[in-house]
Amino acid sequence: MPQTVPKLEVNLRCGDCPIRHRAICAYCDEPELERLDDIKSYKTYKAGETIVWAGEEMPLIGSVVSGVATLSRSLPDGRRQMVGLLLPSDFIGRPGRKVAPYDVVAASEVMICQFRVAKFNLLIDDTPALERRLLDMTMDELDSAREWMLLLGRKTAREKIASVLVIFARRDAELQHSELGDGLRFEVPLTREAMADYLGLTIETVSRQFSALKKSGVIIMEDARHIRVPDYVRLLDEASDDSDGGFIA
Amino acid sequence: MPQTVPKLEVNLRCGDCPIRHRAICAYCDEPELERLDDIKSYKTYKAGETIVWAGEEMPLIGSVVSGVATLSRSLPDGRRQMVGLLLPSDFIGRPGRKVAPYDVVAASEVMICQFRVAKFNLLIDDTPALERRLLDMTMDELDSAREWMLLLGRKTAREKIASVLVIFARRDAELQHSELGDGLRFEVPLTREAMADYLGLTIETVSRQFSALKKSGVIIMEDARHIRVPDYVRLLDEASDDSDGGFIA
DNA sequence: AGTCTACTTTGATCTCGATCAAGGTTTGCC
DNA sequence: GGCAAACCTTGATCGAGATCAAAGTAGACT
Repeated sequence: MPQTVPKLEVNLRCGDCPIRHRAICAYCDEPELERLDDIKSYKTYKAGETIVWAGEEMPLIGSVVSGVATLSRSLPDGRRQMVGLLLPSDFIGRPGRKVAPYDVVAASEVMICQFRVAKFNLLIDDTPALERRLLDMTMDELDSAREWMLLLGRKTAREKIASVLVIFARRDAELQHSELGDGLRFEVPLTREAMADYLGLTIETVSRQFSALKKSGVIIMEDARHIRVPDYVRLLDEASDDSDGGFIA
Repeated sequence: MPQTVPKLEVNLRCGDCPIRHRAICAYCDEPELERLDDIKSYKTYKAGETIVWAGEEMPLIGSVVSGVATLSRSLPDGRRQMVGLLLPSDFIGRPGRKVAPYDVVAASEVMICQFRVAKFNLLIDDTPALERRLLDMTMDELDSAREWMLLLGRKTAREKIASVLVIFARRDAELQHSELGDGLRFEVPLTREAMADYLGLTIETVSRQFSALKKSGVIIMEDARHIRVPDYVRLLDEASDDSDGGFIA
């Protein structure tokens, strides 16, 4: 279970970034924030655009400001597995790394706050607080990756779909500053194909399980991209998910 | 692809630890090694013994000196997925964490070099080099976890078995300071059940795929726990594995 | 040595999700 | 509006791996 940053400490902003810049600025003192400000720039990518190609030089380090990006790896014959989902405030890149190990692809229009690599590495070297923050974030990511391993290895297709819906629901609630609970409505920010890659399924199975959950009354599909959940606990239950992200029924 | 510590920098020892204590001591200066020495102790666990229970208090922080331990998570109904394999020099625990998110189980007799939690946390706070080392290690682990996600989501049973054999071969070569190559022989340090949990398979499928690889001549089984590989490249090929860990054919 | 227990292998059958194949729907562009 | 391209759904069938069942094997203890 990822240990999340206490809400109060999340509110620091990285200069004028339009998000709560949890990623790297929490715990930073003002001087460091200023130095970050000096070396950062924004860039947006269109949906479907590949931001970084696996195996090529890692051109950036930074974090997602808005939109959804994906990390994925492929086998030589083309089979593809998504290995991470990057939501607003998530960090991209690794200090000191030269070659990107994954494709980074924009799943929607994505804005990234990026730092110049060399300068960011320098900044890290003399900012232990920043390094500590990166360590905490990386450990949270490791926990998420391991949670996902449980899903990939042992959950049924139906449970996988329910699990990913819970993730989307939580993301949406956080974005809207709304509460999780019965009757919630949220956007599905990935195509069926991207979900299939995330869940280790085929696109047809994803589609069929959406239909099955609809028929069972667990979800109401306004359209392919918008879901309503009459009974949130029911959805959690379908996901066989322990870690409820702090939701109390 | 995990960035590994350059070989030369790995040779520092944590005091009198009987392993190359890559885990946390590389990059440490002498004074820090001494402070680590002061707060460490050794403990051994029998094969099958649970070292830490998921959900309970995390009693230790440290690293594996010898043997093999496993990290695993379970679903409420008992389905189980291994989420990490701890080999000698791998690190256990997370600075600042109170509750263990996974079961840690000894797969063989395991010796652990453990540090008193409170003191280790203090040491980290004023040793940036140690923190940096932990960050690098955690990022390597994250890369491994993601590599494993590709295996769990997209590889066939046969590829999964070949992949895990490659891991065991590499571990054995490192332990014996021998070279990877044709004719190598190594130990399988997990039961069929543990491998099944690691690979997201059943024990019967694991057994059958061992038999199938034997029949194809990819491996020669001396007994259930000892494997000989006539053609290492063939095994790598069966694993559909890109990352060859630096092996040059 | 003999027995127990844990581990492994093999066989028969079933099932969930993949694959193959059409249609249907939405979006954007002319 | 009409068309094209991308995306989504549904149906029919297949097959890899799960499940159920039964032997075989190897340590460990007496």
